[in-house]
Amino acid sequence: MVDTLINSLTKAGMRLTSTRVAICNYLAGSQDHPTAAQIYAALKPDYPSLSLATVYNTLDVLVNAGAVNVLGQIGDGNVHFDPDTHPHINLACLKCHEIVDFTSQHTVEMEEIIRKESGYQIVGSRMVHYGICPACQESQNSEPTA
Amino acid sequence: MVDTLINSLTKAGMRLTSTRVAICNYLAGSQDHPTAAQIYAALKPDYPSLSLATVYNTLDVLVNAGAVNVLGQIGDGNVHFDPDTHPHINLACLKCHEIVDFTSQHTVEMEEIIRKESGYQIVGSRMVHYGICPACQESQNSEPTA
DNA sequence: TTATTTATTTATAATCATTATATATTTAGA
DNA sequence: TCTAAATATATAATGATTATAAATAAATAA
Repeated sequence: MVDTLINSLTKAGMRLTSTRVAICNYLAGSQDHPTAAQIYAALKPDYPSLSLATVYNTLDVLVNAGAVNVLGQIGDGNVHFDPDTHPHINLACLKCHEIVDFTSQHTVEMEEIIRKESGYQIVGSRMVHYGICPACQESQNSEPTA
Repeated sequence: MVDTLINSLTKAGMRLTSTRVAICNYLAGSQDHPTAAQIYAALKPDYPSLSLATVYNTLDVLVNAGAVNVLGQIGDGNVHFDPDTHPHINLACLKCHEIVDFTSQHTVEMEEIIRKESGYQIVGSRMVHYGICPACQESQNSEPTA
């Protein structure tokens, strides 16, 4: 998992600097869909000299290499990234801003079809369905109507 | 098509003002994936008093009603919207920033499965694969290597 | 190892899409 | 028409992202 990310950097001809490796490690370790700011905040304690620009730059390289997907915003004003590039749908809650994965055989087959038939040189994908998660639907019902 | 959009506004309890209707008409008429700025620029000549804020506000209402999908950015720094909410994949080119639709039976079935099985109250989706389109791959080959 | 070159990081400033706010306008209904 | 509420406008503010220049680190050669 980390290997995949690090391989992408070397294949792209990038040097394996400590910060880049740290960012790869963070991405590989998280089952999350982090934002640039989240990654920065998480690594800053261990890498006090880390700059937010470096996080953006490294993410950019990884995204262009196809090792990380950009999911975009989910109502919270922050672009979320997905280190899991296996075909799957991301279910994003517009209320609590949680993102969970959803997979079916269709996802996998569709990915194949697109790569085979579209003629596009696919770099990455952004498969998101947004709405209200079950938990937030609950709390919606229990709250008084405005 | 326009009806769907306008219905969404009325169902959401919004008044049918001339600018809102104009934006709906533009969205319905375009086979495109416009940005807020594009819509503003297109309507400004006919609606000189139109404000960019109104475009954003109206889009926001339509998105929350599920009548328009937010595709996000595709490398051009602008959020693109999709008035076509039928299940389909959007193929975005990172070079020319064109977006074309791609449909297969899997898309339709997956949509159903998600709505049935996820437990989410789905508002909209953002099904994008980004990469290099056939035409830009061509021009890449014919250009001298940097 | 040291010098040299190049890539990278950092720190900071700049950009610009988007959002918020206050005022003006429009709409719906009495 | 008049009144109240909703909406649009104009503008300012916000804040994520990008660009820039200087500092640092890595790779290579001597």
